[in-house]
Amino acid sequence: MQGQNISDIIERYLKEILADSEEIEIRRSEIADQFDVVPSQINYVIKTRFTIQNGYLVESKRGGGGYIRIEKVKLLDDIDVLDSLIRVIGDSLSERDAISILGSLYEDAVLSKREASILASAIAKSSLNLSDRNLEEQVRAKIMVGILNHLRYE
Amino acid sequence: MQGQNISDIIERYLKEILADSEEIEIRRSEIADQFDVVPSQINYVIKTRFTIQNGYLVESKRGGGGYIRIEKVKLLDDIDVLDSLIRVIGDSLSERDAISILGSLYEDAVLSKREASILASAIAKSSLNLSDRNLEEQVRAKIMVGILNHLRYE
DNA sequence: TCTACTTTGACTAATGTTGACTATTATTAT
DNA sequence: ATAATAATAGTCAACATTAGTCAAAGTAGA
Repeated sequence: MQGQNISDIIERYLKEILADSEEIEIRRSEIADQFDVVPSQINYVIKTRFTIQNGYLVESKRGGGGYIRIEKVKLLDDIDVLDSLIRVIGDSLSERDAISILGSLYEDAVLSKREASILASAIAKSSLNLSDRNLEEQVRAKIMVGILNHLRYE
Repeated sequence: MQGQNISDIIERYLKEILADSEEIEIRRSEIADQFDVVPSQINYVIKTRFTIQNGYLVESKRGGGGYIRIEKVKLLDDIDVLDSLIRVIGDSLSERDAISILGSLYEDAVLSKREASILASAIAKSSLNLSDRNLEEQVRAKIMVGILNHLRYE
């Protein structure tokens, strides 16, 4: 018996459209009006039901002609590996560990050699160049988690 | 379904012309008349969509016979272009500008679509997730310069 | 009752549009 | 030549139009 509250109903509505098309582009206020809720409820629905873990990418733009676009993406098989890497990284990552992760992603054919080397330059100590060591490792962890999350889908 | 606002439409119009020729020379008031907007809107379109980050150089002249000339350039082919890009980045880079740069590198065939999108997720606001906005943009600038330098010497 | 989930709205942020005013260059009149 | 005028483009700030964030209040199920 799920689907009683308005968030579930909006979710179902959007997912029905996404069953037929790869993506959907909405105007937040229109959907809010349509279901008679405040606009920020649409953000709530998206944040709780259209996550990358569920295979959805969301982009938006503010201002005149603004929109929210939800895209359905194909999740890949290596997700368990990615999840455990994300867990291991936590909130701090040294350059050495980062390079070893990139290396194993290459070994596993998740990344090409070139992709791994470009990413290595992106998270190198010499690029980040932050005076605070802890901060540097925190930032590197976040970048790496962002990359791993991206690798979940095609 | 993208491009509902008039700025996007003018952008698309100009870029269609630039797809065929290296550069385009316009009279500001003519384009403004053509799309029924005030002349300064053309400046807005140029300032937000024809930047060096997007791979365009713009020159203009006022007075009788005045014009605005937009030229398409490749970011990594010309050391002067790369230098001015790096100068414009300075020590702070917004996500929007970063995505523009990655998009330009893709158009120039320096990066594959996949490489560009992985890098986009590495420097995304949602990945970096730093509470301090200035710090976030500083970090992004450093990462991007690191990437550009790597690609230059590759 | 307790807890997690949902709903709401005030405030914030990003982007786009407009027009008054300014700056520059070319042309015309003196 | 020089000065006035015309013909361009540039800047900036006010206003308009969207979406995002956050936390308080409400609700439903164990």
